[in-house]
Amino acid sequence: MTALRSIEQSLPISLLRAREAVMARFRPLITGYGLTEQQWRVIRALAEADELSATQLAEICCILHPSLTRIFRTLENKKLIKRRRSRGDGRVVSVSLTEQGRVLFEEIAPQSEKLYRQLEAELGRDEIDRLLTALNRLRNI
Amino acid sequence: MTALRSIEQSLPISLLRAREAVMARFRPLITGYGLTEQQWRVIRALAEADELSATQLAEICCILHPSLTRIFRTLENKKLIKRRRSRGDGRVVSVSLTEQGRVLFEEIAPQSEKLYRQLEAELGRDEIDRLLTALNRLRNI
DNA sequence: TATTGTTATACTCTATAACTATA
DNA sequence: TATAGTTATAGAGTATAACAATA
Repeated sequence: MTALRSIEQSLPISLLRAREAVMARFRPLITGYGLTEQQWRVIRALAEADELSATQLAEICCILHPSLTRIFRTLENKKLIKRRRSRGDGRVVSVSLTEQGRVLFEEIAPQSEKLYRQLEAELGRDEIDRLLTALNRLRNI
Repeated sequence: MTALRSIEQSLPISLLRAREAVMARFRPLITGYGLTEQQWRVIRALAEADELSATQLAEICCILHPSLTRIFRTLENKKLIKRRRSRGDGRVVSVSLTEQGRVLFEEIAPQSEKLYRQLEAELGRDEIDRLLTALNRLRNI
């Protein structure tokens, strides 16, 4: 008898539920600015790295290439990002924030950070650090 | 200056990536049986609880009501679940697995459990237990 | 009146394959 | 030939509001 473990003990489902609980706090902020979660991940990655290729963004943001292409188009229409061909390799698209995109990021970031701080206050900094370490280890299995 | 923490330190993104890494192992099994992740969560919850209302399933599986209604229809067409009105409360729909649904679950479950065991062997049972505890705590914040 | 579930609607993402351009 | 990105296409989930039936 090899019964499946209970849902409480399922890693994928526990990860999903935990993420939902956390996102319930951040989602209103993001959607309030007319952004989807995925679009915000892209903006945030670009704010941190200045310039990334589509392949790098797909890896960092956990978004498939065709979805990314559409997100690029949407964010480009909103004038939040810009695309250009890489000088070194003509196949590569180099994506970066526009000035307007940077301004939007700077407006949202401190509010997001405030929500993180509240979370830390409730769960404890150590608990969150341990969790992040475990999650990043899991990511590289 | 309240700069946003790095992506590596972002709980929502770390949760997402960790989940992706884990699901990369389980997804082929589930899709190989023509099921989506969400459909499998519903089947699995029903296998564990025998009978659940739509509201209970929405809570357990992290799926919104309108999505659930469509999933019910799909799984009903495949004759994997059955719906009936609750005797006690006529508003409530009581969902359960059909015999065929149970058979499918019993076929997938041991293969899923085998993948879990591989994960445990790589990460360590204690590490996973600690992670599950932390995730379930996070869920209830 | 409140609750349970369904329907309607619009949007977005997922996933796979095929295609274009460049290396 | 291989790689980077786009396009095409089908399918599914997300999210909100409105609705029907029941309590």
